[in-house]
Amino acid sequence: MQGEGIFSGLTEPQAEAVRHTEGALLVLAGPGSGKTRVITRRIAYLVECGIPPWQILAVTFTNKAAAEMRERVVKLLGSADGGTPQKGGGTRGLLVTTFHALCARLLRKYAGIAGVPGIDGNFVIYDTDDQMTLLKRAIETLELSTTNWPARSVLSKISDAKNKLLDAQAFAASPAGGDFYGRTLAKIYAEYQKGLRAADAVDFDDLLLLTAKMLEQHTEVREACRDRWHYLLVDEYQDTNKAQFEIAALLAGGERAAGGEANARPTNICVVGDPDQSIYAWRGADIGNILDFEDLYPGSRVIALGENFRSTQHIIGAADRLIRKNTRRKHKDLFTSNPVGDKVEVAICRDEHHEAALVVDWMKARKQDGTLNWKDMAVFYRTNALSRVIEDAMRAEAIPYVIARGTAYYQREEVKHALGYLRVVANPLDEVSLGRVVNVPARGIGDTTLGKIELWAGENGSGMFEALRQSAAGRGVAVGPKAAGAIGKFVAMIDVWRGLVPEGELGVGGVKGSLAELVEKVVRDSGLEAMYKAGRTDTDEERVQNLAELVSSAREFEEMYEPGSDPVLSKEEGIEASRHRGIEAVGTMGLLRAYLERVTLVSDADAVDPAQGAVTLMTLHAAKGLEFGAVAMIGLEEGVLPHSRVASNPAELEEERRLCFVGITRAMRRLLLTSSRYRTVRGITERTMTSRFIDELPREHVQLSDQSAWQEAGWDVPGRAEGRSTDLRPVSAEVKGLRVGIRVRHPQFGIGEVVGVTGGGDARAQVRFRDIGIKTLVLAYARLEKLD
DNA sequence: ACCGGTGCTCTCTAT
DNA sequence: GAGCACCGGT
Repeated sequence: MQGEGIFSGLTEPQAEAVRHTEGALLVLAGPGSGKTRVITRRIAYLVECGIPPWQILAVTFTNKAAAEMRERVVKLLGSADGGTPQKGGGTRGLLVTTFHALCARLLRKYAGIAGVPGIDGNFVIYDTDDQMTLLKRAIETLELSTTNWPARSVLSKISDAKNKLLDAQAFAASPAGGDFYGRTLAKIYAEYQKGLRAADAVDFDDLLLLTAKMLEQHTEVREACRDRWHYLLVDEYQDTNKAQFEIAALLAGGERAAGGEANARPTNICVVGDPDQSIYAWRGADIGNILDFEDLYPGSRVIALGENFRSTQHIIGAADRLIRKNTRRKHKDLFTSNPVGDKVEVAICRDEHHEAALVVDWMKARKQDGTLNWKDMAVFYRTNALSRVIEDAMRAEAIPYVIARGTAYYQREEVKHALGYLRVVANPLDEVSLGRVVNVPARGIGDTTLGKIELWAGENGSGMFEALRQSAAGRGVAVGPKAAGAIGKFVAMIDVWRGLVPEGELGVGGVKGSLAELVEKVVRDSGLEAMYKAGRTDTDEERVQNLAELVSSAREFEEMYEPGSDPVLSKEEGIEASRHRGIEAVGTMGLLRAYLERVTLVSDADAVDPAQGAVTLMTLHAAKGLEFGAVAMIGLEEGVLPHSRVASNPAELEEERRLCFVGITRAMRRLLLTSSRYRTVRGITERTMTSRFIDELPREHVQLSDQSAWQEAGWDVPGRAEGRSTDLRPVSAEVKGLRVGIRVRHPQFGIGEVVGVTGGGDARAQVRFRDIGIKTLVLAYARLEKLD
């Protein structure tokens, strides 16, 4: 009886992967091959075999993937529990979480014991904005120019280093830190780290780097982890970077070919992934991790899941041919026994507006088929900037849509301010947050005053908050009486809030709603709410709404914060961790910290909720792991996909191709690829070239849309299309009084003189501008204003 | 101290 | 086309 449900409906390779529980296992899971099914069944199987769930750790990249996996395992084991529907079913202690949340948890639990330099268990996590602020400060401290050392690119260099497990010292000693540029970078890196530690903060990359180092250097922590988790599963393994690779390897223990001591127990590591879907090399992911898995774990088993259960034959055929162009991969045949289906449609559009209209029409047609609902459709694009025109078109046609940008809400100004206050409450050392909120709304603590206090703080080796407190009390640096009063009020306000959340009191089961109450109090007493209420614009009103929403989100978090439900810190774990710190239970402060952590670690992909009955708009990166009945991919142009920044680099070009592959393979039944002849980027309209990826698609699986504005030889076009295309060509602006010698104004290029005109289908004018010389402009797009 | 305007830069993907 | 730094007025 046991196990019957677990293996039902599985193909032989799938069942084999489920059954293989001991030793290292690599599952090469092509798109739509039932990967999640295999993973969840495998976990359920382990439990049914008698492995205690708390010995199993599954790691993913997004909260959503983790939540889905957990849910499906609970469902599987819930019924297998034999009618004892006790809370959590047979999954008590099972940990399914993301890399970042796992690291945060391990660091909070062990950083104190392991003596990880500079941080304790209460650290805050800095997001990209916070990183930039801190980094700019570091660059200024070193008296370097932010023009020569743009924070954006310096940050990416530091991030690269961290992902390769190079801390500031190691970076300085590495070849990259050798020349002048490298030495300066190393100095900035070190200064930046100093800032992070002073603020008791870690950035996203630190979470991974510090955890890897901690596991590597502290035997007792490593052993504690190995004692706890005997079965490790890593999803999307092709996207792991060096730090994540090390963490997985250190947790797995056992015998590895490179760099690890033998462990008493076998290496029960199971990694699942697909090299063809590796799309995160730019943030350090190393496709070699999956390609070389077998070498690193001798005796490992490899199971390839190539059969696709998601898409039609035409879609799979197109995807398979495209990805074969790549050289750095592990070949596996993609095949499906699904119906042939419709051919992949390609549409060449005039411009992005035509493209958007075409996509909207196409989706309306799918809806009218009666087979697909809005929620079954999605639009993918390479860059977020491309979503705008689509959004406008959707709004104009009243089609419900959602953008998968989970982080957008938390990046709004008002929300960032409110969270800034909360972070100062949780951690007064957090100087980035302190700096953000100290004078918002304006309360008379201006730059001059802050400058003085900062100087004093530096000289006296005190933190900013402490310096403010001293100043208000008349013991710090002298400031004007007005400023001193304002500072005093600010410090007192924070102190009151902190007093509301005494460490270690008010447990989860204690005062209900205390976190939400705190958030509400902060929003109100800080004056944030009043500030936006005083505004008259729609934006201000929206901001008040958003602040109210933040209170609700805190309440929601608080209510769902039940034992085992939180991947970051379950109740048992919280108590366990508290014991190390000598605290009885997770207080409201702990709850606040968990909430702030949660809020920082949300991902865009987490926001995808098909229940909403709306078309989903998202980047190709966010689309991985999802599927839709109908998919439209826009902007298949050279410079967009593949992106212009990778044009010359073969390895990066392959990644762009994989990105295209990921997009195509999300589609179950219908797929539309569009390319635009003209596209306006940063206000400049330019002629484009159709993406090479379209040319690489096999003609037998592809047809040109009859809505296409341009037709090309060699394309299979369905009937009735002849002549249609010309109707859609741009309406000529005529040579509307434009002739050589006339002066015109262009919104970007300024004033220029017409030096040539071409009439016909797409009337153009050559205009000489003072600064940039002669430009050929298509009159239908150029918005030229006649001056004479 | 604060606020609004201008002019400049730099454009991807994201936990 | 947006976000940021700088500047000048209130």
